[in-house]
Amino acid sequence: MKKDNFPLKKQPVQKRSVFMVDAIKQAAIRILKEQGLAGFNTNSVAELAGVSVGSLYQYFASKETLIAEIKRDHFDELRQLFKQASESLTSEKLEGVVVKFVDASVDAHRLDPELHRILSDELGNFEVVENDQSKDSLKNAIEATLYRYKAQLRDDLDIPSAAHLSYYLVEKTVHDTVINSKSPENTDKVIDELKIMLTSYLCKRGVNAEVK
Amino acid sequence: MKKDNFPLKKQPVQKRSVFMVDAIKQAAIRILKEQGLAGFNTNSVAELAGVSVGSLYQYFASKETLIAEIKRDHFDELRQLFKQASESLTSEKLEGVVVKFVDASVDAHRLDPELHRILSDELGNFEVVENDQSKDSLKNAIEATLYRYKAQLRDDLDIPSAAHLSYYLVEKTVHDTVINSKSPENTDKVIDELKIMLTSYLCKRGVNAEVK
Amino acid sequence: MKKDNFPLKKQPVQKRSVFMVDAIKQAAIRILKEQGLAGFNTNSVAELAGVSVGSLYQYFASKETLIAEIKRDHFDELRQLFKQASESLTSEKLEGVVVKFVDASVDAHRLDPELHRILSDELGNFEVVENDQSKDSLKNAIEATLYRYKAQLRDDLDIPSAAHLSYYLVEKTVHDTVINSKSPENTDKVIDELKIMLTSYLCKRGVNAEVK
Amino acid sequence: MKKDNFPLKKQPVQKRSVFMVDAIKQAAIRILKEQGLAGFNTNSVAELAGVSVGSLYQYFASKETLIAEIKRDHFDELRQLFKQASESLTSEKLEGVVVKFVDASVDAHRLDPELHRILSDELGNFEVVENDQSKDSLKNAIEATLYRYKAQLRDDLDIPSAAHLSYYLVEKTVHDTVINSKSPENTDKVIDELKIMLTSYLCKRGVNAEVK
DNA sequence: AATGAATGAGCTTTCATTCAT
DNA sequence: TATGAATGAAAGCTCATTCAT
Repeated sequence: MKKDNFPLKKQPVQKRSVFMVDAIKQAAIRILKEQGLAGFNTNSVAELAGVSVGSLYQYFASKETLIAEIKRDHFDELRQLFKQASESLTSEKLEGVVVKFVDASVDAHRLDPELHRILSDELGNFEVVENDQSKDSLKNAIEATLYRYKAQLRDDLDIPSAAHLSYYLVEKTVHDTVINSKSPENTDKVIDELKIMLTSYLCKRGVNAEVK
Repeated sequence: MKKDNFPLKKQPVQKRSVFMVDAIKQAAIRILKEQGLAGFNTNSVAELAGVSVGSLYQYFASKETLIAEIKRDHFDELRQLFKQASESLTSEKLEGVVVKFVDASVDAHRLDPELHRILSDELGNFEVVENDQSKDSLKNAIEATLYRYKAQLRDDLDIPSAAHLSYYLVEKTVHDTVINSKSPENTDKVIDELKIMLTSYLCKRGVNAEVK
Repeated sequence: MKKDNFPLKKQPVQKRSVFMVDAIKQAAIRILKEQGLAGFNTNSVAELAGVSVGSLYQYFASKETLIAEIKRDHFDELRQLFKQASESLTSEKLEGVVVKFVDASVDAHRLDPELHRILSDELGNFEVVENDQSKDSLKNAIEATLYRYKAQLRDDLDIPSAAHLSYYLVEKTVHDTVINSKSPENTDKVIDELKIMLTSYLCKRGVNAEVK
Repeated sequence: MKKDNFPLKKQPVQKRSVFMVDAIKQAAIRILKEQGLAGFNTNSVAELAGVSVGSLYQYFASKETLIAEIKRDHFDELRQLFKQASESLTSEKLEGVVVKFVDASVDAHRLDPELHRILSDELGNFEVVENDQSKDSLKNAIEATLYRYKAQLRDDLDIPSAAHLSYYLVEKTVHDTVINSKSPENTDKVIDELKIMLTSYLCKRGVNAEVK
């Protein structure tokens, strides 16, 4: 649906340039968050960044490239968080795994909820070419983890479907809960319920009680 | 986040007008689905509708108003489906209720998946003033239903949180599953798992087996 | 080297439109003549035409299309002049034919010398798709005419080469002479010499004397 | 029609500078030939020359100055060729003179036909201030030569007009023939005819046969 | 009421030129 | 002097909206 986007037109080697690229990205993010895709245009971005349009185009081949960069950056951060959560998994009980994954998801969505909203929804099918393992890799990671903890799973569980479902359940519920959250306590409550739901769905016995 | 949108500039009272308004909406929907928000502009809509731009502006105060109308219409339809599902609930078992709700959601998302995708994602925070029962009303209906079937629920269940969670679980999972569905069978499988998940989360005992 | 150019985006049916298209073309021609291709831009053209840019684009798909239109119009006029000269040829002597062709060329280049200069030189390889018989057809017409008057030609004349050469001789000499002419008398003198040159080159005997 | 262009902002006295100026000119010529005036911009030129834009502006006051330099250089070369041809004229017959001049013209146009095309056509009225002997000097040289060979000329020949005409005839015909030449043989044929034409126009008797 | 030609602000992008390093 | 990052005016084109017919 969308086209080209090579990472960067020109690598910013000098400090001044690094600073500029960053200023441009920050401005772009701010406009995206405050005005949505509709209010996003290269002139405003450059102005807000305190930079000339020309400079913007020195580092970003097009408006699309700039957006793609931002999207990639954001999802790279998310992926990072999950990777860390994943690596910190010791041979514990499945319940603990669930908790860690959900918490990682919450943390990820709290990085910048409004930006995340725009990037996943408004720009949901704006394709970023690159190393786009993000979504799939996460789903795959979940599937792999489920296989690893197979012994603790309900016997009749169809693991691929369960992975798919768990992924959407967590991703979407956390996403909307964090974004539309009215109060932090409320969010916490829903997140806790989410953990219970997942656990009761996946685990052999209703060992839900210990989750919290 | 967005501005004006009074329901209708002028109520189309004459038959011909009703026809025009409809033609415009149909054309708008088609363009939205085929070209996304990016390809959507009042001139094309009018042309596709076989109507002059002037006429479009006779019935829709602005581009935004037209989109708002479409969004409202679509979500009204969805709500309608749920209302029917809700009303057809007889004093059955909770499992049956869950199945009915999920199926209603699937039906709703199958009304026009691509349109739904654009309206909920691309135009996700495009606000429609509306008699806003839609989202909340659905969540409220779920909550009310849960209270009605309290006896069959897990004792320690926090009903408001459960309603919220159930709503997001169903809405988002079904949405993404229907929209990104690769094969119908696959979709069915995931939907079945969804029912099991919900049931195992809500119900006193793991009576999941009977769900299908 | 250049791309698309469909005649007109939209046929100007109403009088107002015809007027507009014409005003735009006139303005475009004036700018082309006064500022050359370098100073030619759609905003200026529209402004000079007393019309909005939008209107310009309503009738001309692009800057290029507008230029192509003008080029086509101009060369159509030229072709017309030659056609008339061609048709007025009675079975006279070759000298008379030469005179008529050269005069037609002079008239053609006098239609709008500066415009002609820009269209043939600066925009020389800006390709106009359409019925581009202009150049070739003229050369072919000359060749055909030479065959018709073969009896009066020098015996050893290679007609295709002679046609090619005559074409360039007349076209280029007249072109430059008219455009760079310092005084009308001077131009006339050169044109007369040109007729003599052509005649003495083509004709069996040096009957050049009668040319004037 | 165009503005400023002082010969050189600064005389490149040091060896390295001479080298730079040359590199820039070569790059400019290459771009002009490969991409035409449209693709010509100082940034690309500098890059292709392996030099910074800043340096380009150290030696050329503006884009126009650079083009002017190139144009002057090219026409200086042409003039040189003619000067040599002119000087090599011994007291021969007029026919030989004609042949030498035409051949010199052909050689001149073959120096760099594509560059020549752009400089004379696309940049035809791009004015170079120059010590302008170029065009006129050539025409004057022809006129002088004709006076020198007056005895062999047709009695009724108006020498100034004949010089003017001969100049255009040769210049334009050769130019177009060399540039649009489809095959070398074809070009040679036309060039031969050109010599015949000129000779039969200028000389007392139709001694065309000996030309080749 | 309906039409659709006309408008022009606004957006993306380019490129000649400058100037801090 | 050389560099090349930065500038910003300017150009091509679109499209929401108006208004004369």
